[in-house]
Amino acid sequence: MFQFTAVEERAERIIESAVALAEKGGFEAVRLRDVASDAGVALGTLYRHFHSKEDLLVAALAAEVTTLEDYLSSNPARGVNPIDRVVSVFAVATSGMCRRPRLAQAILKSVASANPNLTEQVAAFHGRIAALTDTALHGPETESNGNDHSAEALVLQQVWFASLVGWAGGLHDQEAVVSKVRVAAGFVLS
Amino acid sequence: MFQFTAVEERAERIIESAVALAEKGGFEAVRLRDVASDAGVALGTLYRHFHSKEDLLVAALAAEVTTLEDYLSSNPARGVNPIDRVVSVFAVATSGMCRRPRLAQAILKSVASANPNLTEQVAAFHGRIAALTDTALHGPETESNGNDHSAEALVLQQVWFASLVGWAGGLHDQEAVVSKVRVAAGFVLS
DNA sequence: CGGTAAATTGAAACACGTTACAGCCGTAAA
DNA sequence: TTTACGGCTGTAACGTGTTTCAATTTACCG
Repeated sequence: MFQFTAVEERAERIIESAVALAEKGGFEAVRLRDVASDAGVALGTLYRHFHSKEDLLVAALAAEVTTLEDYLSSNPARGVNPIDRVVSVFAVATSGMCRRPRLAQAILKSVASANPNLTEQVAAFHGRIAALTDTALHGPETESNGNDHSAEALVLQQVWFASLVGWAGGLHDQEAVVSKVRVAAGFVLS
Repeated sequence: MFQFTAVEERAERIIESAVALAEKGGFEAVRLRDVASDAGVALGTLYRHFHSKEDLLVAALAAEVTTLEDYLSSNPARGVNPIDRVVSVFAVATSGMCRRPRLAQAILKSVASANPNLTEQVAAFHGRIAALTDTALHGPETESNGNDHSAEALVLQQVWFASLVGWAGGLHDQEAVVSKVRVAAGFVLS
């Protein structure tokens, strides 16, 4: 019988174990032997579901984005000003990342690892963030099924991503991430 | 006697060997045992000069930025339009990276690795790029010795960096990197 | 020249991502 | 029930980043 759950229960347990380890010790603490044993799974099984450590952490990111989408769907950005709305979306997303700094560092390192095997998942991540941004800008009625996002959304997303990577590398703090997005939003939405 | 060369001759040979290996096979091909033997140096010596593989590749980036600075100093961006000037600077920088894709991938992975030991060097890199951008925008007379760069320059730099990381990950091609910077420049310099 | 401190060497060892594989188990078909 | 098959387990092995260290070389000072 087919399983119609989004991800198999086993894969989900693996992701949860990886997240728990990453929260405590970041990228290096996610030792795949530990992940497997914490999830009650053999190492070979982990590698059957995820091609690499980075693949696993990017899958964890996908789960995080889902909860972000759910939150924003229940609590859409308020405000008459598009700038306020879009900045508040990025503020929520940033706060979600910075709440668990070590997990965020591990995930960002994986996303930015330039691994060609992750292109599809990384593109999907960017697409989902751009969709959230477009919703904040133009409202949910502008349904874009594909990857046609507004130039404004793409620019803001790039600024946000680069700032997050900078934050993960210790260049600046969480507040600066949101501040940089706000500055960019001021330029883009004039 | 003190050596007043920017980097010691030994360290320079190590960087050159790492660059040669990275050009051929990217990040994974930079096996530090190979780097050391190619440079005619023991592994311990390599680790005396560079704390990690990423540290070494970020040092290679610093050398690349120096040649970019030299080029732009001899060939400053022409054009009466600030947008044209700043886009051409990023086009030159992008082309310099994309000319050796595997080296660029290795370097970008290192820069984006969120390693707290590299904060200083990564900040220096961003500062030098921002300085080049500001020179293209406002001319070389605006000498900013410190890290006070225009908000426009910082936004464009973030867009450029995020696009480069996307290019390294296979999300889009070299032309798209410059295109994204051009779009952002249109927004920022209105 | 002799002496001292720092740098270098060569090699061993460790940790962890990753791969490979032999045996087991559960399911489904016959 | 028997058979076949696909996933899971446990474990061993390999490669490479990183650390460590004793012995050696180099550079410099008196």
